[in-house]
Amino acid sequence: MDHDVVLRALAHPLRRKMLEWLKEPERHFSTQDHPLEMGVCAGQFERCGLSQSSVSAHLATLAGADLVTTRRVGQWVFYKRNEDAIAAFRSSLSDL
Amino acid sequence: MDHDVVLRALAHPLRRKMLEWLKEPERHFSTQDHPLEMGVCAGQFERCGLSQSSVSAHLATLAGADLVTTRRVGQWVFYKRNEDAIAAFRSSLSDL
DNA sequence: CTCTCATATCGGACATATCCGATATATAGA
DNA sequence: TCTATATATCGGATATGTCCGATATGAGAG
Repeated sequence: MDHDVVLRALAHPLRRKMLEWLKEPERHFSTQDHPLEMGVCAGQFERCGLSQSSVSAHLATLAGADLVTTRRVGQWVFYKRNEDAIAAFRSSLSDL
Repeated sequence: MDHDVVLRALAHPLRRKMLEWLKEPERHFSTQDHPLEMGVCAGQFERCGLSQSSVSAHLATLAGADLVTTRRVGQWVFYKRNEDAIAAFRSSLSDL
């Protein structure tokens, strides 16, 4: 777990929002026509108003920090929070 | 407490190092000729190899995020960890 | 007031981050 | 194959971050 990468990933309000949305997919992504158990597909995040390419880059940053996991199913890529990594990061902040 | 400001402040390895050093002043700043109870004076941080102006800017970033407190005594400015703010930030990460 | 020392701020160079539209890649289906 | 859809990557514009040396500010000593 690379502290620097994680903290830089969190140092952007939208990326934190994305993580927050992923805590309650049924609340924030009810419009998705795939079952939410698979995760939330990338396109769903374009609601934030940014372009598709920007959204993709933000998701890549979160994935690069291991804060989310990705799973490709067909033409879609589904994102889920990586609760283990998030918990590990949180506990690593004990010695901040 | 502004999450964004705090996370951006932490998103630099040197600033995290500075906070870490301040956890054990007697261990890392034994060369200081002022009593460490007052805090660690800014000049002590130039050991990191950066210029005086860069060090000052990093300390200002930490202070701006309320992660450290400052206290001017004479010509010196002493820095201490703001344990309350740090704890508040840590606990706020519960809902990350 | 002047000199000195500690710290802060300024201006500019350079690196990184953020955003977009355009294009590439991957997969599915006709 | 050819086409359509979802996502990723590229190239470029602009913003922010980081660093430095130079200069300004603040405070004590003479």
